[in-house]
Amino acid sequence: MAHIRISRQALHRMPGYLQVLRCLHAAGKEFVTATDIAEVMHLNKIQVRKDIAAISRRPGKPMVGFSVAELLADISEFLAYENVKDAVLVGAGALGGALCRYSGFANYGMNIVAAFDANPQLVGTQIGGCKVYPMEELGHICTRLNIMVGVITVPDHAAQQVCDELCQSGVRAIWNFAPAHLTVPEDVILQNENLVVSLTVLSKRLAERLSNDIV
Amino acid sequence: MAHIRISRQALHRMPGYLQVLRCLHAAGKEFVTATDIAEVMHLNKIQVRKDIAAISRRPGKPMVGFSVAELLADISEFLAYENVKDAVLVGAGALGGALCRYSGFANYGMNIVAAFDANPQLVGTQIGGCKVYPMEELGHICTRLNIMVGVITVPDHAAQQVCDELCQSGVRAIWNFAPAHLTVPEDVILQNENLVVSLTVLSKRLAERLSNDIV
DNA sequence: TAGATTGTTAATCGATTAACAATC
DNA sequence: TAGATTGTTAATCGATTAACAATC
Repeated sequence: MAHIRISRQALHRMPGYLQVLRCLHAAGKEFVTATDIAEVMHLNKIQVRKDIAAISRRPGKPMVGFSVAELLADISEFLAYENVKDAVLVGAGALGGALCRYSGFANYGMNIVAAFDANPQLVGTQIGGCKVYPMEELGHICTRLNIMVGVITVPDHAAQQVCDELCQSGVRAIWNFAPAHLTVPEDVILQNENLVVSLTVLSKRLAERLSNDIV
Repeated sequence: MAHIRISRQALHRMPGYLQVLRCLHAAGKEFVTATDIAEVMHLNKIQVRKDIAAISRRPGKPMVGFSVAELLADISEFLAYENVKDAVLVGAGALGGALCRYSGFANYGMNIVAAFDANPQLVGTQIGGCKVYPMEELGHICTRLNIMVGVITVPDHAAQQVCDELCQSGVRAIWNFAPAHLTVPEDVILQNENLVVSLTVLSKRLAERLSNDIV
């Protein structure tokens, strides 16, 4: 399959396609058209067609569509979820705890194997499948387990320091939930997840809608 | 201020500007240039200049930049966080619980006032500032409190039904954390928050990076 | 066959980046 | 003054949508 290039936005749509295909597969559907998928996901059908064309290895059949099972396999292979990477999480608070408890990430290429926290009360406890370790052990555990991914769920004022420690411990990618603008070395991938951005968009759209109602 | 039109992507950057400006303000900085902000956020400086020009009410001064306090006020006003809306949350599991416990959303226009869950063991408990109610009370509580926003943190198979119930209860916007493609009436805003999308992007970027290492 | 559906090329749309005159 | 910075217009880039021949 080598290196297929798709747009950033197309990549963002892929997990959605996968989810729809899994539903159809579970429901016993054998074939699906781009139009069907577009309807379920509220997308433009030409866009779906083009996205699928970019990553599918076997062409669809006119009048029939795509084999659900084959398309499922093609997208899965493209997204390479099979190579599950072990990850550590720093900050075992409410959000961090929820992520530790959620086992579903393993289906998407990530497995949280240990948590760290500065709070001595949390150290030694078990959250979901993760034991909570003191911060001092971060470096040696990451090195020993050859950890590739670090998840940051600490308050924003502590985020950069935690980030630095993770990078020094050999982590190659960081999933950051703190609303802070982190700086990482060139060879480390930084993926920000900011709930506030999403909430802001919602809030703004709602405000516009409500002000239109009055008029 | 009326209706300023900015691009979808520019809106996504706004909470970041706000966060940086709050930091600078707390640090006692009086003025800031677009270039400064761009550096902290790892953005193009022309882009920052244009974004600011779109929403700021007072022009910046050449050679000086913008007043931190004034720019802060302009962005806050644009994002209209002041009109905090009460929200309910359905699904008081690990993620739902974390959202209930997080009080910071009030700074971003939303306040979760009640939680609902189908699990009788959770009903009656208190999570963060929220009491957990049985699903049967959803309609009458939403109506009574004139709730505008519903947060969905239930498993995906239950999401559409919960969504329907929220819409019937008069909610005008839905913040959906379930990895499902919901259908809402035309007059309801749907904002999806899908952690799996973010994780997929991270996983894909990391996989590419690692395969390059080998070569 | 007729017509829905595919894959692909061309046209449109939107967002980013570059260029530059105006300003302090 | 000289030069950094602003606001804005023009050029580039990328993504979406439209158009259409090929197919079953």
